[in-house]
Amino acid sequence: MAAGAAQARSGSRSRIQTENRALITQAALDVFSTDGYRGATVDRIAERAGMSKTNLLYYYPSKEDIYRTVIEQTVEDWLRPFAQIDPDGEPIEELRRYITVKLKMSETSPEASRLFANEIQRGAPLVMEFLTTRLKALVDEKAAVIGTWIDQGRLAPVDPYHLIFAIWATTQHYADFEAQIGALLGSQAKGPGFSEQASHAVLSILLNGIRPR
Amino acid sequence: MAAGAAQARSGSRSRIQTENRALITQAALDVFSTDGYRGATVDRIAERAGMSKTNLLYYYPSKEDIYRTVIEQTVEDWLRPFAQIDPDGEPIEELRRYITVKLKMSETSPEASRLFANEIQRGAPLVMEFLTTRLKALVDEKAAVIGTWIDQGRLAPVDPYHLIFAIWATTQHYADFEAQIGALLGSQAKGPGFSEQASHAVLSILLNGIRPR
DNA sequence: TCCAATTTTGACCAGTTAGTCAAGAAATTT
DNA sequence: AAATTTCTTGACTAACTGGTCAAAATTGGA
Repeated sequence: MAAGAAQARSGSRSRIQTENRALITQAALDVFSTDGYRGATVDRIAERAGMSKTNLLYYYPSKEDIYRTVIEQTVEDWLRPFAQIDPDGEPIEELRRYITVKLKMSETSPEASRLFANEIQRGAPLVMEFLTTRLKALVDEKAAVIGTWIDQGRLAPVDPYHLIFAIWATTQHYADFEAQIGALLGSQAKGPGFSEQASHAVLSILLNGIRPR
Repeated sequence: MAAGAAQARSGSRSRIQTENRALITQAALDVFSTDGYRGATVDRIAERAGMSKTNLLYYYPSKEDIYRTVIEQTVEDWLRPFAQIDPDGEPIEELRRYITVKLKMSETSPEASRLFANEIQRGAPLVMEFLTTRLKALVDEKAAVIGTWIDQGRLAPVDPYHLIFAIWATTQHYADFEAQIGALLGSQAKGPGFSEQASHAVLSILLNGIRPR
């Protein structure tokens, strides 16, 4: 019996399947994140994955299919630390931890951040449903948590939604605008202590603000 | 005498020239900002500008030429308010004004913001030189100003460069991630009071932080 | 009005791209 | 080792893309 194209939906994955799918998604992440969906070419992804385009299309039947896979993976990774914000934790400590994790993610996988940013900038054609359902539910939930913290006087009174946006914005900026930051800071941005420096500054600004105390 | 293609570099511009060039750059801004450089097609830009592709290419001889024009214009607009930060002004007031202007820009021309973001995310192939020369000089200058303010105790002690990044990140987020914000806030994000609400929240977070006082 | 310059267009071309197909190579099972 | 399944590839196609060209339509000044 001829197995469906690369065991499409079946759970069983051979060693080769697993390896090649990983190679492809990694390559796709690189290419999509710099060239965008339309700008990326299947040929280029295949080349970077070290195989022929035909072979790549054996594993993922279409360009959109690869993109979908990669972006879904990205979204999952992106969501996890946000979901872990603990309503029973110390507010400042919880947010400090979340900000730190997000900054770390921007440092270790800027491509994923850029891929997501790109998708949103295009009007989120693929993840719009995710945004309005799962993400919205989660954001509403966490915004309520932040609201409670504010009511308890454990956090300054700011709109919880905009606070979430501010955290996302500042942390992802280091991935999405990496080229600009590198150009403006020169060698400093590549040095070893940079991420600690950035982390310290971002935390200081978001937690304490810039008004002198 | 046959005039060079659409008076290429000559200063003289007929009424038709002026009108059509404006139509083209506006259309190009829309298309480039959503589809990216490679994803955008000359045909699509022409269609949106309401003319044939051939005619568009009469005014701008190549796709790259249009892109260059649009992005240079964008960069100029983007730089102006930053350059206006006054070393002799009241620090908090100066930064408040700058943040407010940038938020307004995100609201009135989100396409320009997305176009620039897109260019940077691609590794800034076209504006890299601008970043490392003119922009770097200006940022160094303003960072020094902020440093002085901090030394005078008129601003909390934060790294000036990262402060600038934080301001850029938070303000542009409202343009670049418009789709996400709309999806998460629903009707609220389209309402009339929204930009004031966003502005208030961003200013509150950046100026005062989220730690309760 | 008449004429030259400007503006606009359809037909066309060469290069690129996503995806197909049939056949060969490699791995796995029997 | 033979048979079968899985994996890989080169050759190909149809659609699309950036750009050219020559000719037609329009504009504006004399």
